[in-house]
Amino acid sequence: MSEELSERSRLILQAIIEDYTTTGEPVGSRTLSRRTGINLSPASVRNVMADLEDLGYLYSPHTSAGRIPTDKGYRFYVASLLRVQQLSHEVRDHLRRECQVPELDTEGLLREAGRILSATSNYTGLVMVPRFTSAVFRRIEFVRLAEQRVLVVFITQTGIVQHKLVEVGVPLTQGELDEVTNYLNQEFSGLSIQEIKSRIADEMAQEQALLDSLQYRALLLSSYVLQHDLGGQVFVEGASNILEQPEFADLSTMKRLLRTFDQKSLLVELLDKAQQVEGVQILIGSADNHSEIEGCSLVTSCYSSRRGTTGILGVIGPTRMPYAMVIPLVDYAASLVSDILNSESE
Amino acid sequence: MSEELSERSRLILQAIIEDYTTTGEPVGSRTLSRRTGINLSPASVRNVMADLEDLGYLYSPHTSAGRIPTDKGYRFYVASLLRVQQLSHEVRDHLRRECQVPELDTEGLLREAGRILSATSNYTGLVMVPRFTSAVFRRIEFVRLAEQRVLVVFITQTGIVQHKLVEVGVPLTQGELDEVTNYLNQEFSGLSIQEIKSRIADEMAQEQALLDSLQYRALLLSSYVLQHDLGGQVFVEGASNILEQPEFADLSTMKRLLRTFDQKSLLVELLDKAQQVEGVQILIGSADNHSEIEGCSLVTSCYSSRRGTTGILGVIGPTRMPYAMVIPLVDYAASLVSDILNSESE
DNA sequence: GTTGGCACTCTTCTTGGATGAGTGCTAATG
DNA sequence: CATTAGCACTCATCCAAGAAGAGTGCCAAC
Repeated sequence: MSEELSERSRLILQAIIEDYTTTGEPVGSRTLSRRTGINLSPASVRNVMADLEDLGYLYSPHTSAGRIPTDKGYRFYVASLLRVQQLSHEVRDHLRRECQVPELDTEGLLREAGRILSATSNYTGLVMVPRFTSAVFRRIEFVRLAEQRVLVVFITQTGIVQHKLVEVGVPLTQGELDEVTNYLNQEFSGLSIQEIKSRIADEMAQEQALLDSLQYRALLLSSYVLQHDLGGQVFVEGASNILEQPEFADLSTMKRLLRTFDQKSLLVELLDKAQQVEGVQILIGSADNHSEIEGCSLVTSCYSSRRGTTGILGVIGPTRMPYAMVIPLVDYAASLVSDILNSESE
Repeated sequence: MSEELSERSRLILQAIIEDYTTTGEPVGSRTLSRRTGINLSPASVRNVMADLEDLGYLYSPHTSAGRIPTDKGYRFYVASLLRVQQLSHEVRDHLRRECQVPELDTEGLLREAGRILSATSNYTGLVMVPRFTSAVFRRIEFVRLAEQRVLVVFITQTGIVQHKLVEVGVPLTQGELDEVTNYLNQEFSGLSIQEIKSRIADEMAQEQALLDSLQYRALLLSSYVLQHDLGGQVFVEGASNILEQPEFADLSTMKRLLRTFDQKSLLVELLDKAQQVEGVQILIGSADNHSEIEGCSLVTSCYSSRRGTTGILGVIGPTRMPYAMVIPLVDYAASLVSDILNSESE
């Protein structure tokens, strides 16, 4: 099967996808042949369409309907046919202004970015908080809640605050915890979590002699805290937008999607996978067997601070999506967030 | 208009509501007269139903359909007819076990409570984080992110962590911030936010002479932080559950509801209002002109820690709701959360 | 006061035909 | 040999009309 498409086939595939993207209706040969840029009779168009269908780029929902692009068709389109538009300066400025609210802390910024993605695209915005393994440590704080329960508050260089409850084996006073706090902040501030982990392992080996020492306790506590990967929450903004999509009009599809948004675990999985790629990443259809998001596509891009902390944000919507608009939007949003993260913390 | 209903009317209204609650279909006179407990012919039942309709407790969607309770009907039912069931011991134990995960911090506990409410009721769970005005202060922390940007982390006695970015007028070093931190923690720990606010006002008046002193700076910063009411976020769990409700089957209703859940501001308003009442509070229909949640009811109850911090949790679902089940569920969930909050912190 | 009977209303479901969009195939055309 | 006009065929969609069924309101009888 030669995957080399003739110039004409490419032209027609592109036309079909662009038409379908705007109308949402199956595209017929008649409509296409009327289109400027294609000077062929409906019959000729039909021939090409039949070929494209054989190759798996198109399908028709039933005999007397037009053609609809398949996931494969979309993938080919995005990879080879799509011309990404530039975001206009007005839009860029507008987005920038919306993000640069000085009162917004990092979490607020990420949420806001999600809202903007959702509002601008009319789809659903997704933002994943950076995983802590990729983060740089700024400050830690231990607060004693009950005799053996300690609240650990953890702040990264980019200003993300996470907390966690720890059940400690020994009763500890707040005074002791304060000492631990000071020790850790002096010792580790500015290091990446990775570095800290290995430092802890080293030092614990050394300190083993003085099992009761402050340091040893501090190390024990922090190694305990760090063994669980914090971060990785996902903000879903504008979930209700997907209800506007005609392709999701039927109830069971809608339920499936919203349930997926509610649970978030699948989203985390997908985003984690997408995060391994640089630049804008486009996942079309349920490439693997993620039947939950059948009919959906995911356009994502990583954002990062200078120090290597990276998270990911993007848009999820129907596969029939104006990629030419959405891709630069996501791209710009990611760079915007990166910029602001870098300018905020020093 | 005599609002005193005869025994028979009450019986029939109750029967209609209970029937309608389980089936979701308009209830006809035939169905009712067959019901055990009502030994009347359909014709007699019809007479009573006509009376109840005149009084505004029922209405019929069209001539040849049965009757459906109005909001007023439901309110009367809940106020005068409803017998609340007890939650079985198994359910109670089950819920308690789900909440008592030792690793769960306070925020996690609240989220989990929402999830449980949603999963058990099959509606949507709502939990509002206690407003800080009702909270007791445990600890504050200032972290310098950039020259004039300070991240304030705020921890309440119940273990709720909130943070906020503050733009300070003067450049401050982390060392200075640490001093401020220590001062505030020593000075204010254990006081309620209300008390702190008035203390700050007092002390600032005294310190005014030494505008540059550490204390003055600390007070200035903290008064700035406290002027915005933190807390009050709402967790919405199981939003997709409302899609299962046949009364919300039509698309526009669904959109309206999910959009309301997305925005949350209306929910905050409603919950804030409900929080002023003790015990289980039941809001049926859009009592006021909240058309966004038309057809919905809200069953809420406050939870609180011993120290007076109070938040609110509950369930939102269609007005056609088995109140006899939902009310004790919400009630128990609130007391469960209160218990755990009290047992966790000392 | 209660009940059976009955005419009436209104929704819902089904059926069947008309319409129209779009296809695939074939034969004619440049 | 690619292109195109023509044509038979297939389906989905729409609409109207009729049948079925549920439930009501009212009246007269018990």
